[in-house]
Amino acid sequence: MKPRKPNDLLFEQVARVGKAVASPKRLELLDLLSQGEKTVETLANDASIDVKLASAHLKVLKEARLVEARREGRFINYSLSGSDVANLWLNLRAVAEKHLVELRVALELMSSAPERLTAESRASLLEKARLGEVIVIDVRPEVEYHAGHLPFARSMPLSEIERRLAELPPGKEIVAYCRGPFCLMSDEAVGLLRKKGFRAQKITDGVAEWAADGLPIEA
Amino acid sequence: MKPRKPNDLLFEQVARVGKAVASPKRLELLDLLSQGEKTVETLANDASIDVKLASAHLKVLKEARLVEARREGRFINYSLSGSDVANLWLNLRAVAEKHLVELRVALELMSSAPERLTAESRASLLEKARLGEVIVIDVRPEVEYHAGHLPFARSMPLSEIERRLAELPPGKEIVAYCRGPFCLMSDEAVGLLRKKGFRAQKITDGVAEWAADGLPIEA
DNA sequence: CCAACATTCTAAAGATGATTAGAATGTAAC
DNA sequence: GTTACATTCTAATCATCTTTAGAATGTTGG
Repeated sequence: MKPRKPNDLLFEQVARVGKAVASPKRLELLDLLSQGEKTVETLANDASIDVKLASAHLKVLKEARLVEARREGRFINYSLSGSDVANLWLNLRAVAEKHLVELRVALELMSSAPERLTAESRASLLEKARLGEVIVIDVRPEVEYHAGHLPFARSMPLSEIERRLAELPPGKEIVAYCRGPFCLMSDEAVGLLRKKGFRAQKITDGVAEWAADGLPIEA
Repeated sequence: MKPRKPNDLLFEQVARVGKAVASPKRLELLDLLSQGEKTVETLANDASIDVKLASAHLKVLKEARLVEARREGRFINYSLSGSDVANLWLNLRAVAEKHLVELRVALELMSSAPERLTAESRASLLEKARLGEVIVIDVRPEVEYHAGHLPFARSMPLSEIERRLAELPPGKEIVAYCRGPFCLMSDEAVGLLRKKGFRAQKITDGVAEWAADGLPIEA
């Protein structure tokens, strides 16, 4: 029952990576891990799954060498094995988005602001942020902000926005971002800010999309 | 039993693509299809599997929208849905090769000439081929050559080399290529040519690797 | 050393995937 | 229309993956 063709072995090895990305839960874990390293419990909470199940999926990802485990006291921190893994996730997502109508439809239904940034608009946003013409806020949990964030962005986690509205200059355009196009936190933030009378917008980029475009990430 | 988290839907759609690339046989089919469109029978032969099984795998790939079927008389021709699909395959392979030692070991055991081309050496090979300093031969079946080949390459299918040795200038360096790093035809060609007294070398690039680097493909 | 806790391992259930053989479909050539 | 042929569909079997619960592991802080 061993493979007969000599190069069967090779395809089997690549299929290890393929199998690792064949589960929606594991893709969600990869998406979360591209925000920075996280413990099993954090990952389980963020993905709304049982810790045991998260652990099992992480084991599969670890066996495919897509993630690495690092013990820190009682906790184990998982992280992506490299930026190429984050890019593989982006690549997979891009292919799915290009060819699967269902995904595009679901994305449009889900997000209030479906506009994506092109390379130029990324650069121009960066420039406007640098000049202070817009306020860029990172609405992810603060740990993720500290693991890496867009240049000139300030941390304003979704759960704290209502308490911290005073920090935002009233007239200025506010641009919110979160974990990427599959994350809804920036939509919620924009909805909340607009209700409070701010001019707010979202971008679908997260740090992974930003970095994959060659733009800088601050830590 | 419906998905509770709103973005579960999104990850599930991307996982459709993930599942499609989770099988070694399907990866081999994608590799073959990145050489150009092929019929089910050709694919089955090239991958050394039963036609019915090839058809079943192609169905999965088609449902994930990675390949397209085009009827032509009694035959059905399958092709990749786009160059992004070929690039996804290259991306997956690159991630596997970077992180899985087993794959690197298997590749080294398998190939006599494990050297890969960097961007510069690709350009310099192109230049040498243009100047006629080296003879580049495409040892794949002729149909694949006609579907697209490296610039300045001439078709010399592995099965015909022995009969057509007279076409090759004796003193000159010969560079053979085939379907890519997982294909052994260029290794065989080099072994054969050297035995006949030629100076022969292989490159691991195929047309997909060449094109992904932004270099031109002739058809 | 003991208790608390994060994580993994084991075992078992159901769900899904791979593979094969035989029947069915649809097109082309006569 | 009938025949030949490439491909797909159906059904059945076996293997693998997913998920859950309970037991086990390993580390920290007393």
